[in-house]
Amino acid sequence: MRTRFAPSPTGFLHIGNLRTAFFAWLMAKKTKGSFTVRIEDTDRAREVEGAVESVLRLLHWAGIAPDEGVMLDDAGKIIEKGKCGPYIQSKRFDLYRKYADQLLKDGHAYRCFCTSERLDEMRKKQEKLRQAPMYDRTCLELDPAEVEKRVAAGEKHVLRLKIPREETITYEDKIYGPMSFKGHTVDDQVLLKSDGFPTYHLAHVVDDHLMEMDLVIRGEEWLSSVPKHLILFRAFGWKAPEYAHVSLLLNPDRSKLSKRQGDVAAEDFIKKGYLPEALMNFLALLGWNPGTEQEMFTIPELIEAFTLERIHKSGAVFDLKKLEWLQGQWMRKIPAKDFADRIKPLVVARFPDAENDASFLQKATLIQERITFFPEAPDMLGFFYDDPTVGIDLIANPKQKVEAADVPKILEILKKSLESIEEKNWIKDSIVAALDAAIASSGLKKGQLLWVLRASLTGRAYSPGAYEVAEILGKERTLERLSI
RNA sequence: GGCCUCAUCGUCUAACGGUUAGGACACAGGAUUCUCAUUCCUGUAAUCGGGGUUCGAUUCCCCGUGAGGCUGCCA
Repeated sequence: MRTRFAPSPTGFLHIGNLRTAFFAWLMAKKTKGSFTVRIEDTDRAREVEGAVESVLRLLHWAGIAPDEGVMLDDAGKIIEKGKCGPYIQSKRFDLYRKYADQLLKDGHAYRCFCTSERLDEMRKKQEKLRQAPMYDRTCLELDPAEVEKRVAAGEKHVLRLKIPREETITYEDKIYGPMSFKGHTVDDQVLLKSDGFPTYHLAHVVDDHLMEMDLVIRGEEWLSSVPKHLILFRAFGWKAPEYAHVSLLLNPDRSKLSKRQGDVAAEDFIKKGYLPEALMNFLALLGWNPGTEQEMFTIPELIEAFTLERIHKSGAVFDLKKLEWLQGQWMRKIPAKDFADRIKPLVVARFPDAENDASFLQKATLIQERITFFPEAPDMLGFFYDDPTVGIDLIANPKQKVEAADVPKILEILKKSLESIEEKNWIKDSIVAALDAAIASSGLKKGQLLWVLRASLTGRAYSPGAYEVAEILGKERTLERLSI
């Protein structure tokens, strides 16, 4: 199956569009087909510099790079690949003109000379009369000879689609099911703007036909435009693709997901440190479910399980809490070595000593299940590299039954006990054994002793365990930190 | 206003006429534990309202209500 994603380069990639692209990609992969990216840059006024590259980089990051169309090569340069090019609409200008002429010739479209001012007035009047604002077909009544004359004189005009108003257009959406629209409620859409560029509607029909798309997956906002597209396909004598309209993502107040209420740019999630595995897993589960109770999915598992039939019709609220949970789950799944490699540069940036640290992997492992995002790592590991400042208010902790007055005594017991371990035997097992003995002979509670140990070694209210930290710190540094 | 669409715990969702309405996140409590986190157990919590159809409706139909989309020479 051939599917596509067709962003317009007007800014950042909306997270909802990433999800739509993902669904299209999944369908292509599931059917061993191909996923095409086409750039819809027919609105020159809204174009944003660098937007194409950033969208493409995101797709690559997300693991859903295109097979065909506009993509990034190994060097990160924008290229086009495939037999149906060009894949950038501004380069297809002549093509749209050609097909528009055909429509005009066959009587499916007509020229319209109305100015925006007249159209505005017309709409205002219609609104006042509580009518649906629609083009009143003034220019459809024009005498052909007059049309010719005005065209020859170079008068600005657009091309409009002539909707058969008496007809009812029906089709079956892959997600919404049977749909039907009455012709008289559909407006005579502008196909070609006065600058000669096509509107989305013409471009979509021409491109998706020429690019041989089997399935068009796009946002729900296009649902009411389907009749226009179907009429166009028929006017050209082409077979329309199947359509699957995907519901929108929502803010917590159920309005359309917007910038005002949080992050909507896919880029923001990368910046925050989300794993592509977590984000894509989460996105897949918004509005879609596998029909089983599985919550975590790898991309290959998603390809296997995904079906359009199980996509929800209603919009889904974007719930960050669940995304975070998924993020934590995926963080813990990373192989220890990879995890260490990922956080190392971040830790080194704050603590240069980490660069040649032989026990870095061991340290990293201790925090893997304690952090949700990579950037938390330096904080969690800082005490290994810089001696912590430890206050008595941290060590004395009522919950652990440690009184300030007892602290010197407990520190003495700890020191004495740990000093007895030979340097070469400084491993966790010996530390546990020595401390167990100290607990038994001192009559202190395990918590009293270990809280003081851990707090002294780390300077933190929470951290990896006392035994592990002591082991990695080594005998000498452990005793040093107990001596303050 | 018109057209189209949608509606199960706070959130994401399962149940395609018969279930004590299930799971996950979040929340609360507990267990493990030297802290935090992880892990495990338990709990609170939902079928928008009203009519039908049916022996029986979350499920099918109608009417409301609420929400969303479209209504641009934007996509």
